[in-house]
Amino acid sequence: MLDIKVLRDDPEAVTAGVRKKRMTDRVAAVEQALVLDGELRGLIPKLDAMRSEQKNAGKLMIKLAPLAREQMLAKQKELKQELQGFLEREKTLRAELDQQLSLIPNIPDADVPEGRDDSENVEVKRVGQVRTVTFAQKTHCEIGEAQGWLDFERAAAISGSRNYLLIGDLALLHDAVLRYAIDHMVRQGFTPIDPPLLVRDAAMFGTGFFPGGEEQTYRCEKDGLNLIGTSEVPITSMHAGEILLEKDLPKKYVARSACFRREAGTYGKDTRGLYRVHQFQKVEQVVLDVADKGRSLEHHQSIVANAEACLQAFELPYRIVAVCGGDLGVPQAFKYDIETWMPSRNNYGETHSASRFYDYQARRLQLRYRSEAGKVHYCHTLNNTVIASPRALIPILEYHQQQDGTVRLPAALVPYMGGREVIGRPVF
RNA sequence: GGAGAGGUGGCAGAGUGGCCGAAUGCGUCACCUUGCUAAGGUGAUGUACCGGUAACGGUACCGGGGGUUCGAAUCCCCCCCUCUCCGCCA
Repeated sequence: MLDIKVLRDDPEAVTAGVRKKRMTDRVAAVEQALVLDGELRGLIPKLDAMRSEQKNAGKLMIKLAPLAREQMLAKQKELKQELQGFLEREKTLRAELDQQLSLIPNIPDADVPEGRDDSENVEVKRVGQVRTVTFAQKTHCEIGEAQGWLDFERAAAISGSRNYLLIGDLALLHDAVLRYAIDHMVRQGFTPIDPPLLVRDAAMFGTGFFPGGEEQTYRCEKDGLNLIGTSEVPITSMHAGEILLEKDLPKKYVARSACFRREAGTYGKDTRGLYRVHQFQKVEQVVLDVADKGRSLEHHQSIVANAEACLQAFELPYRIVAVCGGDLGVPQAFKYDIETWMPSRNNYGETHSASRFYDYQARRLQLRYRSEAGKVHYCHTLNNTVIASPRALIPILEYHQQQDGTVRLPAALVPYMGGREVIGRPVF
């Protein structure tokens, strides 16, 4: 949610932001919100005055003689009628204003690149030279299926397309990668959390996924609950409605969870393999801190660095892109994607997404803190992937494959795989 | 799933129709007193919105929403949450 004051003071900037995000269908919400806000602000002083009168009259009445009391009662009934009309108008105005306001996306930062979609994201950093090999590299599907590690057919029979079975050493590797990521984050001082996977609408709304993301979300209608697409949702919502103390900030959390995505509208895209699946495991980092842009920027750098450290430990080449306006979601002010080299794509593929929101999510969540000076402010929130698997297994299998189909493990993962430096048997 | 109890300020806890934004206690903060410490005294101590440069004034909020009433923390209805007992179950 944007601060209504920002909207009043500089509607052009808000509209420009909506356009930069290429959400032209939401431009009208800005104008609508301003109109509704204007009417509401006209209404409130009248309402307050009437209620004040009603209150005072009520207090007076108990002291009156029965006759005068009767007269006053009649007068008060009239006032009540009138007041009811105003109250109803106020209620609808507030509801409509909230609805319009919730449609208005966060304003993208000035340094967000212009652009329509992910093809216009701007590379800001490239790490690791992609090694060249003399043999024909296999895809992770080819390796996995030849090794008996992957079974898409049976998975599809059980659960439909975009599902997978990880078997044997690949199941272990999947867990090893996640476990490494958790341990790394705990060393960075993050508090590990195992969050609920089913959340109320309020959490989806508060983090900015609703309205808009309903089609991407598995929903348990009977219970009014939603399966999370990322643990950002429960973790960022953890302190919703609270007023934290500045001395307790920043809050740094790391969560491992299953994530569920319907992937509606992606038919025909990345249909093979582990890249785009309905369910996966993700280690996610979330930071809540004071409302200070400089601090947010520092956190953003450091959560990106945390993810980079994992990729470096896994000895994988990657690059970082600044996500352009058109590829940015509703709540983000700025987003870096980290893309890891995937030989089967002969390209980098998105493996991480690091966002900063300033107070946009915090406003929706009523997530606040009391400053040392005693004032209450909305927090700033940020989050980033640490590792998402099995997607992360794609570069690991493909980049560390050897000619015979075995896979060399990066040193960091060896202790997590029972000391083995290579997994698989010669199959090619 | 069945039966019952309950949700009030940072916490504890009173309040069952107007004098209640809410007693009292604890905690916290400021000042005072006592040479330190302990103790004591005085005052302050929620959030949001509206008006005002400000001091300040007004309004709303007692889990959430609706209703009854001139007037609701208090009465009625629905929902959410917590606890106890029974059943079922990983």
